[in-house]
Amino acid sequence: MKSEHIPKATIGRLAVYIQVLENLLRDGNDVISSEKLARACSVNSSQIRKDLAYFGEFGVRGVGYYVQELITSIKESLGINRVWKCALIGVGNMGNALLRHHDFERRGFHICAAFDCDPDKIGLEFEGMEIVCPTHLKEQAPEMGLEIGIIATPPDRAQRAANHLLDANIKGIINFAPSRINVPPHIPVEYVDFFDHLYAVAFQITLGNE
Amino acid sequence: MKSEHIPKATIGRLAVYIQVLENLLRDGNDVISSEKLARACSVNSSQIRKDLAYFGEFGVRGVGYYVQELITSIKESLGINRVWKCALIGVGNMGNALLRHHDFERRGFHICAAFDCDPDKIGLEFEGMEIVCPTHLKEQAPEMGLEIGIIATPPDRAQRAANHLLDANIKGIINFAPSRINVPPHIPVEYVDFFDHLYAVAFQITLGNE
DNA sequence: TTGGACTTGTTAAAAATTTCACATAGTTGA
DNA sequence: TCAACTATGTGAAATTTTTAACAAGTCCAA
Repeated sequence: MKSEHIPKATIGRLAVYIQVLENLLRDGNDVISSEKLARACSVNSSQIRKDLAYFGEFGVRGVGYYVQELITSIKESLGINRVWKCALIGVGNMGNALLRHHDFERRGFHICAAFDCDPDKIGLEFEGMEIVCPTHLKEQAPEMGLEIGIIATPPDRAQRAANHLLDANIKGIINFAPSRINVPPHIPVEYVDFFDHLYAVAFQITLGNE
Repeated sequence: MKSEHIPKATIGRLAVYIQVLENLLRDGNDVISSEKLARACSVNSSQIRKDLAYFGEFGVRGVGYYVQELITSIKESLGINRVWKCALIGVGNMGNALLRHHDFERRGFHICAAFDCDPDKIGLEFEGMEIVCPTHLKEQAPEMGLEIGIIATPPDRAQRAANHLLDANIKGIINFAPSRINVPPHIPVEYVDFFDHLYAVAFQITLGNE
């Protein structure tokens, strides 16, 4: 099939498939059918086949999918079969937690540089990295090959951080700050706020009680 | 309108509206039109009106929405105009970070108890809370009025944690562990993995380069 | 080598969500 | 009080996404 437009929801599900497939692999499953994978992911099996069809043909009719192979194929499709170098802006509570979060390495997102405009923080060493003023982004980003910016500032500083990132020609942004930012349309931005999920659970519980 | 089924996407957007509205309020905006709010949220203005219509009529024709009032109405609609008591299971890297994350309080989710099955951790005090063995959940949950379970264990322990929570009659679950869990259909579960968003950005950058 | 049991990839149908368009209602100024 | 504006709430249309159905490919046993 190899289509042009791919639903956002599909990307989200592919991430789920990877997760489940990796657990299946660890449990010693080498081959799996879309039907079984579907049950494990709580989705429809057609959905899985359709999602995969956007990117190519990865299965074998009558057999199913080879788990390791499928993981690799999905990662290639998403562009996560390589390391992405990231710049962190804002080394407060959230920024700290992100720097300490070792899964970044494991999952192929390498936080190579940390920026903060607080004079008390500039110069401090953190996880083997020196905290630098964001004004240095423009010179450091091309030098270090930074591609993704991670914003973890207070909300009222997020736009300024975004501007620094844009100025440094960063290619995409993850915003952990609870505010929206304006960027040119060709720059992908994703907003992360796990309270969204807490809200969703609270809402469903509330609904169920009526 | 006051409809029965509400799209999941609507709930996600309501969370965005709250965020943007709170920033608008801080900047001194008392009234806002769906058109302007839409621009600030990067969505369609009909979408906003439709999303709100699921829950009631909150605006004034010819005027717009009173910001503070709308925030309150949305929070009521979502059931987050009150405090939810939460139990954390798994005090590793992620669990630690969550306990330290003070936004939980501010946003109305109070982590009242922390559980971990590691004997080295049991008994330790953490942020004014003693870490307890998950077997105590069943007795403590009703005592303390715990309603939401937060799983932050390694992936292979997530199901066991879920079982403890279910056994303790918890009403909903947030799973930070990178694995799926099985729960009865009436128990809402949300999975949190912010690498989903990193994947989405990586994907969009990759796509744009082709 | 053939037939039966499986499972994919894909087309077509169904369902859900988003957007449009406008009647309805409130506000302001003359 | 009326006319001109503004902006909501909502039914209908358009679009998108999901699900179902099935033809085609694979495997295995007889």
